[in-house]
Amino acid sequence: MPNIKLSKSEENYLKSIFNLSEFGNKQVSTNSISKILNIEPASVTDMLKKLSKKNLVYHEKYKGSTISKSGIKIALQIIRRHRLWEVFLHDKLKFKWDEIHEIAEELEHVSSEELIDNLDKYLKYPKIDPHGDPIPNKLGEIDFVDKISISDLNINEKGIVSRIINEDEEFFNLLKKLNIEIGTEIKIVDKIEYDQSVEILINKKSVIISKDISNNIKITKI
Amino acid sequence: MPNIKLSKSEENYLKSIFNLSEFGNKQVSTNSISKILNIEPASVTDMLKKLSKKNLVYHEKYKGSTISKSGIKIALQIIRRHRLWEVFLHDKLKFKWDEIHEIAEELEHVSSEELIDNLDKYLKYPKIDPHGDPIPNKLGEIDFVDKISISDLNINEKGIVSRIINEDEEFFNLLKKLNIEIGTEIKIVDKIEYDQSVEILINKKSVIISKDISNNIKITKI
DNA sequence: TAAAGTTTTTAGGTTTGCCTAAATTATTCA
DNA sequence: TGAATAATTTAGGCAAACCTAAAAACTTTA
Ligand SMILES: [Mn+2]
Ligand SMILES: [Mn+2]
Ligand SMILES: [Mn+2]
Ligand SMILES: [Mn+2]
Repeated sequence: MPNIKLSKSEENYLKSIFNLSEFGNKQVSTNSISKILNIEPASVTDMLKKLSKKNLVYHEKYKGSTISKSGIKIALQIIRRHRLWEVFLHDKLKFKWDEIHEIAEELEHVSSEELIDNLDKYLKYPKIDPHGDPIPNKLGEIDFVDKISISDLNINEKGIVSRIINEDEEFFNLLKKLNIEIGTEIKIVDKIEYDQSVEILINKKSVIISKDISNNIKITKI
Repeated sequence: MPNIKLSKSEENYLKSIFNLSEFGNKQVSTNSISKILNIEPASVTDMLKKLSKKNLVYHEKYKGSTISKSGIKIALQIIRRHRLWEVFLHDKLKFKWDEIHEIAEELEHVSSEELIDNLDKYLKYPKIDPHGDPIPNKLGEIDFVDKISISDLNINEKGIVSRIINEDEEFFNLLKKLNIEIGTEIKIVDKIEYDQSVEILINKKSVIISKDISNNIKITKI
C-alpha cells in the first residue's frame, strides 16, 4: 500500500475519528464527527463513504464507523506533526501555549516526512507538547500515560496541572480566567455530590468548576 | 480594505503574476501564467477574472493583465513567507539548499502574520534566502540588488555565484552536476558569439553553459 | 491586406467538499 | 409494542478550481 496523498479534509476527518475512537477501540457516530468538525451530518456521511472506499475506516450504514489499522497509522502521523509544530511554536517562536493550536492546525497538513523528521531532531525529540500531550514517534508509537483528572483527587489532596485536553479557544479563555495553566498547583477543597462539580484552590483563591471542566484538566498528584 | 483571506490557488497566481511582471511594471500574458503554473490557459482566464473582480489585477480582454498595488502587496507577503521558511529549513533544519523550495511552496500558504513575524525575529531578520534572493520585510520593502549575470563578465574576469534565479528541480540538478552553488568561484574563459554561450572555469574544470543557464546565475564580481 | 497562425476567451464538463430538505432507520418511552 | 423522537442517509444543489473543444480576437506574413 503506497502512501496515497490525502487531502486536508480527509486528514482532519481521520484525526477526529481517531480522537473520538479512544485509540481505535470505540465505534464513532456520524453525529459526533459532525459536531467536532462543524460539518453537517450529511456531509460527514459522504466523507465516511470515501474513507471507507480507501479502507481507512469501516462504515456500517446507520450504525457507526470504526477507524482501520492504516487509518490509525495516518492519524498518528498527523497528530505527530501537529504536536511537533506546537512545540516549535511555543519553545522556539515564543508563542503562548494558548496561541499555538490554531496555527498548528494548518502546519500539520504540510506533508513532508523529511520535514517532520528534521523538525523532530531539531527540537531534540520532545516527548510531550506544550499542552502536556504525548508526541508519537516516527513509527507512530506513543507514550500512553493516562493521567488522572482533577475529579479523581480526594478532598485536601494536591496536584500539578499537567495536561489540557480540550484545545478550543473558549476553553483556553476560561483557563486563563481561572489562572490555570500547565504547572499550576491546585488543591481540592470540596467535591459536590449533586453535579460532581469540584471546589478547588488556585493561588489561594477558591473556585468551583463543573465536572466537564475538571475532566478536561489532567494532573499529577503531589 | 480589510485583509480578505485568499485561497492557496489565488496566492499562487498572484505570486506568479508578480514574478512575471518585473515588479509590477510589465503586462503579463495569459499564456505565460499558464506555462509557469502548469494550468491550461482557459483556467487562467477564469482566475484572472476572479482576481480582477477583487481588484488584485487589471485584466483587459485579449490584451493581458497587470498586477495592482494591492496585488503587489500581497505577492510580496507571500514571497516573504516563502523565503523566510527557506531560511528556516536551510539554517535550522539543515536541509540542502536545493531541497527547500518545494517544502516552502507549501509552508508559504499558512497565513498567520504573527507566525511569520515571530519566525522573522527568530531567524534574526535575514536579508536574503539560501538562493541569494532578497527577503521583503514586514512592510513589503525589499532590497532590490540587481546582480549581474555570468554573461556580463568579460573574458578572464572572476565572480562568486551569489544568486540562483530558476528554482526548478531540473535546474538544481544541472547546477549540482556542474558543481555550482552559492559561493562557488568561477572565471570566464571564453564567450561564444554564435549563441552567446559562455565557457567558464569551475574548480579548474572548464565547461560551456548556454545563455539561458548563465542568465539564471547571478554573481558578484571579484 | 487577406489568409494563416497564435493567443485568448467562451461554453460546457468534472471532481471535491460542502449544504438543505426529505426519506429512512434506529432508539426511546409511554 | 407502537408512536414519537433522534440519528443517519439519500437526493439534489452549489462554489471553487480545474479540464477540453470550439469560437473569437489579435498578430504575423506572404
Ligand atoms: Mn493542538
Ligand atoms: Mn487540521
Ligand atoms: Mn523558493
Ligand atoms: Mn505556493
